[in-house]
Amino acid sequence: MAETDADAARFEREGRTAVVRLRMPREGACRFDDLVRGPVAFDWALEQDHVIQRPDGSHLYHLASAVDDHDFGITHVIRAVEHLSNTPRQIFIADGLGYERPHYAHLPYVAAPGGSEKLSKRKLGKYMKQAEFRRVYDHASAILTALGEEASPERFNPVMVEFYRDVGYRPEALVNYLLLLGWSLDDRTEDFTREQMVAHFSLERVNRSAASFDPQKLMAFEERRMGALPAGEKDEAVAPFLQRLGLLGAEPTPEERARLRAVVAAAGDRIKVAGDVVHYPEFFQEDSAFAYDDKAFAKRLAAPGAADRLRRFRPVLETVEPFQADMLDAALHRFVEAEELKIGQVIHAVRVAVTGKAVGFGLFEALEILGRASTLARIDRALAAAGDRADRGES
RNA sequence: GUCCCCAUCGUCCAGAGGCCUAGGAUCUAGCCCUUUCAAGGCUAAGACACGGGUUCGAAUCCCGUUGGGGACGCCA
Repeated sequence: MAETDADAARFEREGRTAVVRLRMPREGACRFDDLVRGPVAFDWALEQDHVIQRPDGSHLYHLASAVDDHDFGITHVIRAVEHLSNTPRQIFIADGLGYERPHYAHLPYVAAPGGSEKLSKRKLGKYMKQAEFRRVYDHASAILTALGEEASPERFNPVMVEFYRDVGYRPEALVNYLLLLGWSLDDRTEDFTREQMVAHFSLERVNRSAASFDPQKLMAFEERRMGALPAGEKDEAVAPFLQRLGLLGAEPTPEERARLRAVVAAAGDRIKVAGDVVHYPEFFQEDSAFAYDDKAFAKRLAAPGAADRLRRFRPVLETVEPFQADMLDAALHRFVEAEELKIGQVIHAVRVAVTGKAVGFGLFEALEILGRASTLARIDRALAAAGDRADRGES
């Protein structure tokens, strides 16, 4: 800025163009009542003469926002504390233009996991070093990987809402968690519907201190929400993930719907976010197509005697009638008693044979869902594979 | 550097002078249940930053210290 007329003349000769600055008050203070922070005062003397228009004629944020807020009839300006120090100049502009002042509410910023620094998407690397944060990222990343997508931290960042949407967190869980970050109704109410949030929320009860983001607590809200979801809605939430894997038709047939319903019910609370279904593809794949987990196969089927016990148990499965979880359960117990075996000596082999995995939901529910024909076909495939591996000296 | 803000379990909140031997949630640990993995049940551990005031009485009010953070653009 030109300090003297001589400077101004020289600048003009040099072809420099001018900006428009707003002359601010030199003394006194700007006072206003912030809905969350109470009475606030800023000395005018500390304020710069802010630029409000560039040489090209375009206007800057402070002017634009004051005018926009007025034009849009904004009554409450609710934003993060970072903007608190911007308020006096915006008030000055609004007052100067003869606008009615809006109410202001400055919310605390959200702090980084385990810290008090402002949460920033650029500091992901730092947050990743923290075990709990890492766990949430890894869980989501596994889902994305199963979907055949790459989980790059730039795009897939737990600091951004898209992250949670992409892996199937319930929106209401995220909103509920965020609601309680810096606000509470009382000392125990945790779960709110949208209607209750609207009815109870008040800026007066918003905290003045920053709250740090705890991804594990978010997960706790998510689990509760998912657990409370009616079966039909849970199926709907989960379906798109299977469709992306090509395991479910765009317009599921009645049979597909029934299978989906059964798997989701059996998986129960193991499906914490909708995307967790990707861990149960074997129920939607051909008997000859699903994959075996190598470790599980080696431990449960290739181990000495395992295949033999499975072979002896097979006839039992041929005759159980009806082919239902409780009947299967009873049949296995009778079998192990007669053979003087422990239940674990058979059950794990069956699980790996029909699902390919060492872990999963209740085995008898799994068998019922697959049905007799698939169960037997899968056991035969597993026995053949175990034989092959034994022939190749892999047992 | 200049201005400003914040301060209760690891984390998120409750607490607006006596209801506090500080409550809930989450996390952690142990036990129970159990075919795996989850879940569930029970129990436990865990905090008023420090120092001065004010008061019969302070987590709550005041002052200071310490600590943590934010804002300082011809960005939004």
